[in-house]
Amino acid sequence: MTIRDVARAASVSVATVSRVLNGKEPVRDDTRRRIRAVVERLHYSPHGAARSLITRRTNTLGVLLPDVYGEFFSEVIRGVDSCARQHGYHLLVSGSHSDGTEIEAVLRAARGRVDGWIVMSPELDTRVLKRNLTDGLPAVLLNGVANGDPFDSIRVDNYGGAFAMVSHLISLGHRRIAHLAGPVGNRDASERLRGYRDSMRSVSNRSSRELEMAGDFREEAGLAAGHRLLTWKNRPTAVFAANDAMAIGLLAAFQEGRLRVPQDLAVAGFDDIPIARFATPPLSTVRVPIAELGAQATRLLLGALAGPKDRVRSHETLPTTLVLRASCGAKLNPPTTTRPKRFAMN
Amino acid sequence: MTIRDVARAASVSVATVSRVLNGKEPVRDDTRRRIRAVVERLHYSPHGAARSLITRRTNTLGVLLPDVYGEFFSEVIRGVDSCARQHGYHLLVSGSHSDGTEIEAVLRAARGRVDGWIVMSPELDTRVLKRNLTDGLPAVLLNGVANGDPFDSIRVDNYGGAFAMVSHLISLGHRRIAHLAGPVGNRDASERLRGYRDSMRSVSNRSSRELEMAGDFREEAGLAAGHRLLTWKNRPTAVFAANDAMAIGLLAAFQEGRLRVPQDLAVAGFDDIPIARFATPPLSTVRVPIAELGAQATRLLLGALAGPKDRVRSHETLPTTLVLRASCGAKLNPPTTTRPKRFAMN
DNA sequence: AGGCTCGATGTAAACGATTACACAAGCACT
DNA sequence: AGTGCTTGTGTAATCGTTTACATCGAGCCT
Repeated sequence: MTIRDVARAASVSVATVSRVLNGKEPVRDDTRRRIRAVVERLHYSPHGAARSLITRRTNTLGVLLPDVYGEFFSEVIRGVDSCARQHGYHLLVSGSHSDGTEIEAVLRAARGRVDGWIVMSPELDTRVLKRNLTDGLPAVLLNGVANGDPFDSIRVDNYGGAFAMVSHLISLGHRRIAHLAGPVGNRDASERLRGYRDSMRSVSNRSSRELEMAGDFREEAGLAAGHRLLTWKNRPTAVFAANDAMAIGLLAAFQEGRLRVPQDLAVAGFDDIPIARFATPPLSTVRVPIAELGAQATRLLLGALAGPKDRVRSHETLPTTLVLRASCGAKLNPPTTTRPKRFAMN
Repeated sequence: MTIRDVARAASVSVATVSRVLNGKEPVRDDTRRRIRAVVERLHYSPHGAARSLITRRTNTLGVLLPDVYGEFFSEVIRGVDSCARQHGYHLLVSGSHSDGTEIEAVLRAARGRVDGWIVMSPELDTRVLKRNLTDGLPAVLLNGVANGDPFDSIRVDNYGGAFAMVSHLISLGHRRIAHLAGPVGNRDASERLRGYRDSMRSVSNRSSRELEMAGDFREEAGLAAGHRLLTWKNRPTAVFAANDAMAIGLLAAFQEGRLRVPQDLAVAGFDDIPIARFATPPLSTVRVPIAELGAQATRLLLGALAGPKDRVRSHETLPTTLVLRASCGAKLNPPTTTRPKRFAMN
């Protein structure tokens, strides 16, 4: 079932069929209708690979994730997916990579299969990325690259959000505030850590290092950290986790340990994943527009595909919003949005 | 940068380069090494579309989801992704469809882009599916099709799991057990409902219909149902939600309403999404091997791709496991696995 | 030596679309 | 009538691979 079969059935040439399929002028109205009818009758649909080969476009975007785990990533994919489909693009998704070599393999194997990449890999070196981007494919980086790099990028105001949350805890009277950090080497995590430190420093000269705990963004890390916290002699009055998954792990540990949240210990997270408001108690957190992050990255990439090759790279930073629920013990104020210093939205 | 460039640089013909690239005999060892070196030096990687066009294989599997929302779907994708990559396949993911027409469009637009489909669309009519599967592409259905259909399928023992959970609640002494149902028309949901009803009937002749509440698998539905429950004059002593997301919504509502779980009201869910064990209190639920479900579907599809076209369809049903945590108030027993009557694993 | 087989390599025809270019017919204008 | 322009359609080259088939030595057997 090829375009040739359609042409024969409609008694025209393949060129005319192709023109109709792609909505191109000039074709007489009745010819157009006749061909449309045949296409419908034969259930014909053009062969993607053949089309890509000649047009050098695949209408597919590649999405590279460190792992597909937890609500954060599914939200990102959701944002990317809906925006991509709106513009007639497919999605080639690749997650759960064991190591860097595998990522390289995936990037290269996709030559002739994608028009561009959305890359979310906080640990990925940009040189590795550039080296494996065949044919100068455009790429948009999600959270994790410096401005000097030759890629569009979009990120979240991690620093501002963390700073605002810790400052809020301080304004509630907390002074011993622990931080459950994300994985070392992860840029989001280190920015959040920086926000925590700066906010702590603003109220006391003493180093807060002994209040920092190691984590890895997973619930288990929160649970483990919570258990450790229960044994501390001089317990903090609040814990700020670098993401919601770990905060939820903390809540589970404190529940086990019969510690009341927020009365005995306040808890706050980061991301505002959909489940956060259903935690017990509902989790105070820093809202990241996760799906919007994915959608915006997609828009950026589509722009890069449409525009000239040498246009300037854009680096956007999305604002975060403080979301106060019961877990931090605040009176429930209207949410306040923090904006990064240099912020440009479209 | 084509195979021709490589051939020229290595002073051989394109045929030989192709043979080396695909590991085919016969090629002399030194020629092979020489070509490998050139490929490496030029950073060459074959063009996917060109390759697909001639080989009629894309090395890509399509994944069709009703929506990419929540942990359930991200887990499914995780299972599919890891299994697919292990076998050298890419993934074309498509979720969040507004209506049936859009699904049809996606299926047809993917001609020449995928070798087969993994379809998870409990509402999708199989005739629609068959009509849009061009070139007789194989498809594996996840949860949602009768055995007569001309597709491989894999599902979960929804009925057995629900029956076991409700029976367990009954064994704990509960008699008024409410059920928060999933969306009408969803096959998983209706099987779970059936399990609930049959188990209830086993202990009393009275209809349990007045204890059934409408839901849609989302957290919000659980929250709303929980609020409604708080106002009932003759409150049930336990609630069995058709999935974990809604159960978590219930927990949030009861927390707000100062109802203690499980003392005042026991709660149980279905799925055992990763976050379930971190709920407060940890959620008793029916474990579904979600990632395994995706992986198994992938294996089935890969088998269909390898085997002859007319082989018999396989219909697998994965067992579920009762997972007892604090939310249902049981003594924490070792988990017991329920198997469907006719169960064939591999 | 001649004929055979076998292993290594090259040549060229696919695959199924798009599109530059050629062509034909119709029309207006000189 | 001849010229030029517009409109609709067809022919054939092209994209970058794979692979059937042809070719060409070298080694072996008789």
